[in-house]
Amino acid sequence: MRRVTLKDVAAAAGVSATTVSFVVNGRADHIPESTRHRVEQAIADLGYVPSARGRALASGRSRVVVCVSPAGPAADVIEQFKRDLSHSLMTAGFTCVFLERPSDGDQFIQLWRHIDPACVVSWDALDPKELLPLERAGVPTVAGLITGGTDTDRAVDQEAVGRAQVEHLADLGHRHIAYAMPVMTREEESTARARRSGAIETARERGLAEVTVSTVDIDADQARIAVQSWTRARPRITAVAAYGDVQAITILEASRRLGVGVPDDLAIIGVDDLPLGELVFPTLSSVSLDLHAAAAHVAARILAVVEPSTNATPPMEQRPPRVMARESTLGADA
Amino acid sequence: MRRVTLKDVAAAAGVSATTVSFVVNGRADHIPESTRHRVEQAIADLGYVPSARGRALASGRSRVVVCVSPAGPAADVIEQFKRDLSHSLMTAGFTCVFLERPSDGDQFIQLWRHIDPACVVSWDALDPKELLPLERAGVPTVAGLITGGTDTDRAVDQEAVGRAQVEHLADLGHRHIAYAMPVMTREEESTARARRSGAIETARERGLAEVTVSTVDIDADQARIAVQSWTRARPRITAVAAYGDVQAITILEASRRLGVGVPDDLAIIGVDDLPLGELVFPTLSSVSLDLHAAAAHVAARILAVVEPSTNATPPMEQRPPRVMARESTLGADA
DNA sequence: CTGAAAGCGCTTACAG
DNA sequence: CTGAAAGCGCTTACAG
Repeated sequence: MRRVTLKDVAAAAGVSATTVSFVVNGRADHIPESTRHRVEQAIADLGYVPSARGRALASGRSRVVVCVSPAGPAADVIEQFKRDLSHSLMTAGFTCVFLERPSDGDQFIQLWRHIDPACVVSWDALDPKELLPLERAGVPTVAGLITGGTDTDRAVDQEAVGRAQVEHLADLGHRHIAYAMPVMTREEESTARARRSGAIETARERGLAEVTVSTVDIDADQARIAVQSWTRARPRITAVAAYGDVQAITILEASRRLGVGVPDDLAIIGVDDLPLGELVFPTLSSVSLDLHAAAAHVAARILAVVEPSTNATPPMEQRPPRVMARESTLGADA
Repeated sequence: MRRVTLKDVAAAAGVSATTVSFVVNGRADHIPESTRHRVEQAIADLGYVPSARGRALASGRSRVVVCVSPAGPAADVIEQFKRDLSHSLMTAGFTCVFLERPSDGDQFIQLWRHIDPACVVSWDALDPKELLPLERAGVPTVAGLITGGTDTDRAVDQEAVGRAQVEHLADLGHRHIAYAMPVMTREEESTARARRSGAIETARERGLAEVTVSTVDIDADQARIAVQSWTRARPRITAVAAYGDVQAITILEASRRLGVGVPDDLAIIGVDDLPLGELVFPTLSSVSLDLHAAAAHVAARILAVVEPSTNATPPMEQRPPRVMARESTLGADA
């Protein structure tokens, strides 16, 4: 059974393909009600579904936004970000799809043999080799949302995350702070670097001791060793800012097993504001990222890049990350 | 600057478009080395990137597999599944993209106005209204991977998950078991139903008391109330199978706060085998799903549906879920 | 208000 | 071994 085409509809409705096209695309202002109705009837009768490829080829523009997902660990905030972005873009008449960044750079380039984006969005920066085929195909990009992008592209200020952690700890009187980063993928590394330097810089500004940077993987043994090294250090480390909540919880559990009191012996603050953070004991202080605002900004930025004539580049205004202070820094009576 | 087309390459190389097409598509067996080389040179010189839309329209086939992501909470295993699937499909010459299922069914239908899949893959079953436009456009589907699909489509046996939990608890001598499900999204519900009935049925088969089904949200207060109700019940509930690890950890923390010993007073087993489960105290017993095998199966199934002539439908063989027994059911000396 | 026609960038029988 | 030509399903000036 052959696919139903525009032509079939035109024939059935007794009009030209041009007219059908106008009706399908909602540009039927100048088409009399009766004609339009006839066309719509034919569409329904035949079960006509327009061909996205025919349309893309003829119109010369794609309506698919391709987002290259980061390879980091799963996170609810990221999923929510994706939903927000998809929704905004759909409202604007685009379909937003996500794809896993292939480990191999050559494979990344192969992607565009089959899919044809209006715009490519990337969490990470894209390197020149990856960018080239897109430029040549005339596909605009919005890259480096999380890190490495231009100021207009960047949607999350990762340095501010590290800053917020140290500000909070400094406000509570801590002067000897450690920054704990897990072992991570290439993608996460740039994020971690930015958070860490925010932490280090803030400690400097506040006149605290130099931040002790420790690599502590998400692993009970490593966490135990790290906690021991912090509590034995002279001067003693009294607070730790962790890269993320999962790592913070690992450290929290290790402290409990070692009999190191949290927060009295060691205050702990993570990042992500995972639901789990409110369930552990003591509850975990964390930094909450405003990805709703980030998604809105990214959507606006994409539209500006795809349809520069109708959409201005949005101003970059991001709410600073918010500290969710809980027991692991404030104590149990908080 | 106009886009470089096949024609441009043909002109530059002094051959016909036909020849260029053959070279680009690697069907250049019958083209002499010298000609092929000239074409490749021209492609490189001009920076030619083939147009996916032109190709799709002319060839009559798309090479894009669209997966509709579930709306559930983020999970590393799912991300890994996506990567596995993407990789297999890319190897087979397809690009795999994921999209967020719009909350609105009508919007779901709008998706295909812009994108043109070779196949649509869905975690959940697709309802007839959603299926219709795809059928009409001749797009095959593989749906109900997690639940609700046909036997060939289903990639994860959720009932077996519930079974495995109860088998494990029964083996340890528990006879009064509760099944804890969180409040959840529509998507998760069918999964939960399947797991739960696996649990209930197994309890029956093993001659245990009827399973007590409790709805316990991921919330410290609710978990506390649930733990109290289980320990106060007569006969006493001695073990709980939780829908997932996050919920299990919530229950575990509540037990700790209440002074309910785990596993002596209450054994707990989750699902997902989250890394965090090894970090909490006591470490959490869990059920590990084999999504690697599932991804391979889904990939094979997709290929069978997209290219039935060259790919046979793969046999459905799934490794049963594996119980990761840890302290929360075995005790500390395990 | 409506339609014939050109064209988007490719692929693929088919003829030579 | 190579190419002219038709055609995939649409959109969009343009002419009437």
